Amino acid sequence: MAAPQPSSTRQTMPAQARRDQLILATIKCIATKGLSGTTMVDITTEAGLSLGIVNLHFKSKEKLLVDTLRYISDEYTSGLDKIFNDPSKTTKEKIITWVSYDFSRKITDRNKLAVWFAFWGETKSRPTYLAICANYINDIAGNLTQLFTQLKHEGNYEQVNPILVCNCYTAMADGLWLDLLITPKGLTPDQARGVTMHYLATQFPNHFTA
Amino acid sequence: MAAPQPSSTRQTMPAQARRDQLILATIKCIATKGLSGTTMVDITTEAGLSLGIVNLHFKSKEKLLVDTLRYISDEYTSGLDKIFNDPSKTTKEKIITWVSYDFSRKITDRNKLAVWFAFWGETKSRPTYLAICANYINDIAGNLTQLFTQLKHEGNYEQVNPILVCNCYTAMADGLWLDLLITPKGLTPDQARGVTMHYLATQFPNHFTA
DNA sequence: ACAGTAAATGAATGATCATTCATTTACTTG
DNA sequence: CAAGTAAATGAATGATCATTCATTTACTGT
Repeated sequence: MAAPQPSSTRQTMPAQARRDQLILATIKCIATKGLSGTTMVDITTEAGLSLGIVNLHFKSKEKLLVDTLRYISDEYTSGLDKIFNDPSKTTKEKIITWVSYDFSRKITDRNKLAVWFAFWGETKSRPTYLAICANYINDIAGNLTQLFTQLKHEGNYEQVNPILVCNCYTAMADGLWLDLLITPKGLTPDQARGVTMHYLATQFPNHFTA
Repeated sequence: MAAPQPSSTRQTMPAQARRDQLILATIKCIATKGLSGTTMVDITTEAGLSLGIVNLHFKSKEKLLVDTLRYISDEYTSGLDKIFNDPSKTTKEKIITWVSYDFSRKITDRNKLAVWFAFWGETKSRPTYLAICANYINDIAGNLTQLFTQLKHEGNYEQVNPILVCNCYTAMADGLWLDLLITPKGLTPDQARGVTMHYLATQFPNHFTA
């Protein structure tokens, strides 16, 4: 992870780069030792830095954890926004790209999945975590519902309920991510993508195939 | 929670009752303080007992946590087994009962959902948790796939892929539970049940309706 | 009612860990 | 290159917490 200088001298870096370095180290630690099991020593060792560095760049461990959650949350939503706002794509293409993105390497990276679920598991007792998660959930639900609404009208799918389809897709994606995290010997990311496409084909049979 | 005697005298109880009492207290603590935030003092105070009692009935905090996971896991699977093995029900009835069970009060209790996700969030770093979860997942996947296979043949649904439907249903249920945990102002348990029925209706239209 | 046994208690212990800050090292500017 | 500033270090500190176990209390059988 962000290999330290091979030379013995220590190096100063721009604050933002150090922050990212520490967040990446935190992701790796949460994945390998769990949220409750990662210590400041773990994180700073993983980053190849000294113990005091976290309190220099973040104010506390808790703030580093919150920023780590925000980091993966922003990374995910910014990727989706790019797809959603791409004027060169049709509605159908946006949905297909969205699904492919959801099950791409970048998103189904088990280290990141572990971070997602680690924080989700604590949301009930942590209003700060909950706020970040709820925010991102509303964002994507709005965009996805809009895409399904467009496709409904474009394809004359009178019987389709876009909100229902959005709820269904979102739940499936979350559940499949859990599956990819917990039973990596089970479904592959591409098979998981196939499961969601199978569902979308039931709703928009003229646009998608299982 | 298991109200202590109103009198001032302390009471001895059968070991199994004490164990259950402590497990229930643990569930409540994990829901309110998170897995990483619950301490031995929290648990024993919640149970109305003394600090030393956990190491008397379980050997350590970790063993109590593992037994708590096992407790909710066994509770869930034993409920499903009862449905699956009920000879008085048709295949269709078993599936409907299964779905209703999945979104019943007992299962969608947010305290228990919080416990599920708390442990799921740590499975990657905790082989013990993973083993318990993986075990229960295989159990229910087998039974559910069998039900879908039966219904496929009973209803001549030639095009249905029971394994795919099982994966899809299971993922949806997991995702909907997450939704019930994180955004309790969003879907109600009954609406969540409706989402899954909507999906099942796409696969077995002569047996289920959205 | 009286040992004897099992259950329960909670103060004391020791380990773990986040945080602090005096010191060291690296960069910048004139 | 020298003086000043910013970044980084890590030993020391103090707080939190799981665990222990000597003591107390309740139950059981005779």
